[in-house]
Amino acid sequence: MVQREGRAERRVATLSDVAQRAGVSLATASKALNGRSEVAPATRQRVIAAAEEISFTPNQLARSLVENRTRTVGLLTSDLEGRFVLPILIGAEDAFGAGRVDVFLCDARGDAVRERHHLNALLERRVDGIIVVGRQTDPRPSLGHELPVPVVYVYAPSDDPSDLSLTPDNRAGGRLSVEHLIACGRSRIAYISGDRSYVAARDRVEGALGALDDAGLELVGEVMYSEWSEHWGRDAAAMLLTKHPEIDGIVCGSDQIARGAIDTLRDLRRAVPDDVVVIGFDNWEILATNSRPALTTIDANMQELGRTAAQRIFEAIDGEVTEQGIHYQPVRLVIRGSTIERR
Amino acid sequence: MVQREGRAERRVATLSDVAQRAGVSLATASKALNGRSEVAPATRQRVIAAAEEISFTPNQLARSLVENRTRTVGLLTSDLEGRFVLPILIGAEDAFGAGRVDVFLCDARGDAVRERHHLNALLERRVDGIIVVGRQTDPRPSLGHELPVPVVYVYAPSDDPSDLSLTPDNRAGGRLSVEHLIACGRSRIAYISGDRSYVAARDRVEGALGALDDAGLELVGEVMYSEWSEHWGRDAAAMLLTKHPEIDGIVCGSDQIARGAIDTLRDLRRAVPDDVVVIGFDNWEILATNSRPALTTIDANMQELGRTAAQRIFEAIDGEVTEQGIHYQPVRLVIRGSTIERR
DNA sequence: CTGTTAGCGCATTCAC
DNA sequence: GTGAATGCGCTAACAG
Repeated sequence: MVQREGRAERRVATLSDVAQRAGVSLATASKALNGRSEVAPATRQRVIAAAEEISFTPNQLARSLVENRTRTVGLLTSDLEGRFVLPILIGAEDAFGAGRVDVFLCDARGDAVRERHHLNALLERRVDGIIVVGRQTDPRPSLGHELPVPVVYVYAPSDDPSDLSLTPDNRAGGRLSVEHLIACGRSRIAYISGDRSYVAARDRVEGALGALDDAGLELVGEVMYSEWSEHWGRDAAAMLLTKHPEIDGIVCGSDQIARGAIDTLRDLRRAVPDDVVVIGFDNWEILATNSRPALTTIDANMQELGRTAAQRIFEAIDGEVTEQGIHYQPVRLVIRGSTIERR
Repeated sequence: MVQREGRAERRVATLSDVAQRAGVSLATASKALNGRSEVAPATRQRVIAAAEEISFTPNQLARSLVENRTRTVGLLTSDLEGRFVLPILIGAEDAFGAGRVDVFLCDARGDAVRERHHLNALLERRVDGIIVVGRQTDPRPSLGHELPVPVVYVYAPSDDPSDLSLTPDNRAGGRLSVEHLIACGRSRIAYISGDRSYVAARDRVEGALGALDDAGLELVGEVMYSEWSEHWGRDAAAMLLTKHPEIDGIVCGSDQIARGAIDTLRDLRRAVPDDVVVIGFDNWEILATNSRPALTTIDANMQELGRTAAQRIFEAIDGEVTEQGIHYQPVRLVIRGSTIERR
């Protein structure tokens, strides 16, 4: 920073500088540095040395301009908290290869105007593809098909079936939860869900009820819907245990709810997992690992989602036929102390 | 995506296309679209219309190449969780103006090699500036002064005093905590800190002890150091109350610790805030708002930090004299139910 | 193997 | 007011 005073920037080295210094032509310098084969080893060495001496940093802008690709993708999100977007970003970076591809992260903050703005900015910067990340699994408006770059929707699927969307398989998650509780020897299972207006809430419930049905079991009481909060988890668990003291397992729609439920069980002196087992959803580490006992939960594999999204973007860039529709990605059971006694 | 099959991309409109369609020269089209004054109003209208008709999207790459600035900044982080980096990103976007400037987010994952990689990628993409975000307030290695762009370090300051660093004023935060407890009428105050190896832990303690001293009070017991976890908060609180049942206020080094402490107080049937008040640090919403009662805490104003960082980057770009050293930014007390009875 | 030439899309002189 | 020409830094034909 120090040397930038008064706009008197020292001009940054250019490929011509390298060529001149190595005593070759611009084209040769380019080939040498880009590892093209049509260059004599000795020449290449000279060029590389020259480049290093003046710490040449290739200008990707110029390169992108002529190659007509930027090795850059846009991540357009409305997930303020970053609970989903960050694992997805990491997965995408992984798939792209760190440093080879960079990611523009734009937060639309749930505002359609701002989203339009950012989308435009991304297009002006000629990103090679766009990953759209929502914060719920409810369908979101498509960006449309007029875009000159491939788009993949992650977590929140597009409402247009001809777009490609990747979203966690909440039904399978719900099913997995119940199957795990049954495997733990439970049969009097209740369900505390979140906000019924969320597709995620309903899907998870659906999966759970299906698994119960398959096992010839019935849910204890009704599915309890309200909000995605610890408070609701506490209140719901209290109501539940008053009305159905016989329950031995609680499936929760989220980790927050599960934490609340565990809290209440503790207050009521019901042992977890001996007396009642509890399972959450999301594997939100900060919540799941700090509860007493730690929370068994379902992980949506967001990082994997990001990786897959990146691959799909790549395929589309490379001109492969692009897939369509909503793809439900596998989720994963993470077992902790709330369903199995640790030793 | 649909129309991209087989690499047969419909060529995206260029400025020449616009010019041709409007029946003017390329130069005139450029001037018209960029709001330069040397253009007849009627001509400008025609050009703008033409641009819209073919949905012209200016190529920022080309523009950046000639203007020698990209309106892009890099955000280089090692904060996996995004607890700090996201508010900072939002603040920066705010200051830059959404869409005008875009942000490359790179996650080095605490790995120096990967950081070097990403740094290089950012420089090749000719970002106008770089914001480096660490995940602790301990000093981190400087990126050096050889960089052709301004750099601002946020949260984790640079170990080089001639760099510009912005970090929250943890001392002031510690002081604020104690002053608030005293204002709540407490005088038998204990301190549960986190990991002593963190500068943040020590700074917060220092501020707290200073405030106690100024008030003529003494800490009850010793400052308790261990780890930044809810478990430690629970354990420490239990020890504390056994040894010093008279305490009426607990200052915690983080919200996690505070939640643990509140948990224990609840188990021990000590009322919060009536009997004992508790204050945390970080204002980590998910933790602070879901505890019973909700947590009074210190907010480090990360968003504000991001905004300031962006401004400093701007100033440096515009050639203003760049500041140096570590700047401690004000923090903010957020009062909730753990120190004051809600009605 | 190496060098010359021609753009990539745009902003900017400087004539007209 | 407008347009022809120049160049930003680089890659990709081509010709030697």
